[in-house]
Amino acid sequence: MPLPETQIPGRLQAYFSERGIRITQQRRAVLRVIETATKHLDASQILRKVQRVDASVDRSTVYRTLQLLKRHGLIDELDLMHIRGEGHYYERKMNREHIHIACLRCGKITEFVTSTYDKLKQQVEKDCHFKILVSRLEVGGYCSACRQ
Amino acid sequence: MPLPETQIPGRLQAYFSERGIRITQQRRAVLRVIETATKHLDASQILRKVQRVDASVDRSTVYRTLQLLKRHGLIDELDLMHIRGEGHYYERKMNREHIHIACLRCGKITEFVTSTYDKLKQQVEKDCHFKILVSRLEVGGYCSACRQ
DNA sequence: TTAAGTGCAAATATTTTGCTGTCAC
DNA sequence: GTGACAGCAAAATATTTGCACTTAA
Repeated sequence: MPLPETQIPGRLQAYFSERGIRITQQRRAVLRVIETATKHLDASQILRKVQRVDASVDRSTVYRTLQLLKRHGLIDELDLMHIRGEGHYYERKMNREHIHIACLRCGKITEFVTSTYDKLKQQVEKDCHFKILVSRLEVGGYCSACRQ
Repeated sequence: MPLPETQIPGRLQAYFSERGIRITQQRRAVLRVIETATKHLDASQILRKVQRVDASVDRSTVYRTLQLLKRHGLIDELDLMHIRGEGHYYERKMNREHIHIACLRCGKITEFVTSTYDKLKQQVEKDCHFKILVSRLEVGGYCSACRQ
């Protein structure tokens, strides 16, 4: 299952074409923003970035595209411990799922990959007879710089 | 499936007294509802249950009390994979943290305790030099009854 | 007594939806 | 050409806040 971690621009759009999902200018812009993001973005931030390319794109189009991506399991929805606000953050689903670690003081978000997480999910599937489609582990606390 | 440890009614109120946090009738009612809950409740459900005891309690009081409890680390805030709605669910913090497993088809929520989760958190603390105060692992997929 | 808490109403934040016109295929 | 999609405006949902009154300690 695991593929390289690197972002391949255009991969979301390729997925859409393969499945016969219509690609509009607006969707293309949203996909591009998500694919090229260097940090976790919420719906408003995605909208703002999309509007820099096409100012006429509406907020509801962003939400509708996010729903579509969620339904197809192409993005993950995060809370990031609600570091600021009650909304959600989005990121392209990576081949290797990672933990999100949020410093409650400085707000820094760290991503952490470990096989222990994979093992834990396998254990849940086995012990609970459960087929995992999506999982989310978020941790809040103090980073090394803030804990002193 | 392992259930959470037994609820000790009055423990939240005891915590408040010890810390000199004022206990009002309204807070007492909210604490009692949370302590005696048998399933995960959102703010509206808590309000409804509280109002069965004291109909004059306002929604904002519930939210303010939830904030207070969160700040003191006495409750956990959950999304439960947004099985219904965008709001949050709350539960008393247990000594042993557990995983929340949500069936995306039937909506059933299962709780699961395993030492692998504890180990994973220890590993994060060690490898990331991070002091964990709160953590949340939610899993979505299909339960054994729904996967066929 | 008095600082903290409450209800109320209104504001804010976030997400969804109905409808009409437009565009990708 | 046509069905899916977009923009717009409004609604729905979720949470917070300012203020005057009340109450626990």
